[in-house]
Amino acid sequence: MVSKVVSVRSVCGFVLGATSGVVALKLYLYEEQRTDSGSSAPRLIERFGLPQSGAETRFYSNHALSYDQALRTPRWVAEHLSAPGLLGHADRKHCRFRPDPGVPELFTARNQDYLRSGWSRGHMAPAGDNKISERVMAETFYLSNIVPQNYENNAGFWNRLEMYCRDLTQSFSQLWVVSGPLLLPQTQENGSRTVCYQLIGKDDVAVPTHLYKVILAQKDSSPDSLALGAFVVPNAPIGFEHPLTEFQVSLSDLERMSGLTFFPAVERRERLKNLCEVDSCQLMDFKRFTLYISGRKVTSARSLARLEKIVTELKDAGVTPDDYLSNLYLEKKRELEEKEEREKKPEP
DNA sequence: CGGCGGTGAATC
DNA sequence: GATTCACCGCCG
Repeated sequence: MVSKVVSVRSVCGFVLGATSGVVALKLYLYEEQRTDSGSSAPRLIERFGLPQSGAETRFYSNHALSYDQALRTPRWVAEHLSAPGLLGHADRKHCRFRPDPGVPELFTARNQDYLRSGWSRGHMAPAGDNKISERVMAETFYLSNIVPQNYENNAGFWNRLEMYCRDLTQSFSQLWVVSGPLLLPQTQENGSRTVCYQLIGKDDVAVPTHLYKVILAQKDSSPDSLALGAFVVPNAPIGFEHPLTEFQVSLSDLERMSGLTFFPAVERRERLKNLCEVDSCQLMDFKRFTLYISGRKVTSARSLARLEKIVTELKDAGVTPDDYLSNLYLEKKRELEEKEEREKKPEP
């Protein structure tokens, strides 16, 4: 067993509990510039420009985001979902993770940062929401849309949450979804509130402690048909025994945690319904999820040995195939038997 | 669906 | 000869 020493970098800081009083001081050194209300000389203070954060909204074919140049992750990623918009057959196998060409080199994350880091590259705008075309899907593989995410969380709970969002398009005509990372404080032994997070790779990409997702769902055109759910999920494995509702938070709580205001153009926020009261907020359970994953594997199987292994693993998991999977299996088996028979024969 | 890593050809 | 990339098999 070869083990490698890996230095773990992290950032810790203190969150102050009380805000000190701020005395507002106004300096009228250049009062005359203010009085002619904007149309004249630029303010001297911005003579050489003021700092830029690169947080401006970036628009892509099927998502929009604000990037955090310090953390090398998005702050938020927004999508619009509808049933027809989810159609298509684009395949993620033809896409590759890559730095966002629109992000300055100095601030971008790179694949090397993630490789062997212990963290997976987690989409915020999911590839699965962009099956409409591979050109569109490819943009979601820009690292501006990616955060370091726990493997099991990414493939499991978060994956099921994304599936639930797609399912919602069957009962709501339109959805607006915002997803992103959070760096939440923990209470230390001495009682102090401290933010602590790992950095990975040469580019010091920040590993979030949590991920959030806000779902705004619209039934029809009436303004009363809006429902909203906000969720904060630890960036860690989460088993099937935990329902989604366990991670639901109020929108204002999430806004305080993230420093963001979500859906500011919603007119009467107090009339928003709770998504989890209007809908089930139930993710796929273990059996359904396992059957679904097995179905994907059967479809992509390329040998009879592989096919049999899928069946064995399913049995070991204690899951009985349903009719759909059984038929899928039989069709694939016949196809592979033909193929392997052909390959046995030498060239004519 | 969500990912990873190994391999060998292509590339400079 | 080192790096990059497409393809493939694998796992949850």
